[in-house]
Amino acid sequence: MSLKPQRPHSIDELFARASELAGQRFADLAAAAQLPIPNDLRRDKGWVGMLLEHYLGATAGSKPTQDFPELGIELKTLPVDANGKPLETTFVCVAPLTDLAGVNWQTSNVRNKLQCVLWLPIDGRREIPLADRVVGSAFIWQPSAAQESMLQRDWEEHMDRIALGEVEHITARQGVALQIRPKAADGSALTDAIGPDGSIIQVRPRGFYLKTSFTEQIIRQVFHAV
DNA sequence: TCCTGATCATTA
DNA sequence: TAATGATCAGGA
Repeated sequence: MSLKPQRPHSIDELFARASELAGQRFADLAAAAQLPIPNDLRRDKGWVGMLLEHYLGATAGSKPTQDFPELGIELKTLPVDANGKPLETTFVCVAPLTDLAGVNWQTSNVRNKLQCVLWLPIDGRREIPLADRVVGSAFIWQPSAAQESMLQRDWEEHMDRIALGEVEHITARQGVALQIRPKAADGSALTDAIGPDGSIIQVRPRGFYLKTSFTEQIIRQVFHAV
């Protein structure tokens, strides 16, 4: 384990480094990084993701790009239960609500981020103290043709509604693999969106999320069991 | 019990 | 405000 992580220069190097994390306790990783470990994640929801990003040398910051642009790879932690089933949906990116002219699936942020993902399953069981939870086995995934068309269908359906000014009628129930839900600091956060009559309205910002049923299929496909 | 809608921390 | 990292928690 490197105490002073550097940016990986190849996918192999990144994958090897991620694989070394398997079985390691969050307490040990936090100690080596000299980071305080919270009692739970209620006030530190992104703590595990940030910790592992640190170890793998991902670029800090809030740019809407892949975590490793030069490798074309996005890093995602995936909290799972004792059976390896995902416990949470997976945030992908913010959903554009205005200026949709020329926006299409091929150039979308969703497709870009999901083209190649380094998944890092993590123990997400709340009944286990955070310090005692461990990292799982990393794997690299690229959507199959079937998975991508599923994502594309969902994405186009969501974007059609947004373009038609129906953003406020979008529910998390819509979409087979990809859903849209609020994504904000709190209820006071507002952003521009297209209204029913085509004018600009203020709404809660939205994000694209992968449903747990979809990430569960990915896990099954890789580990051949659940 | 599960899942949707709400929320938390941080940086720029 | 908007982007990143996500999980919480109560109602269906």
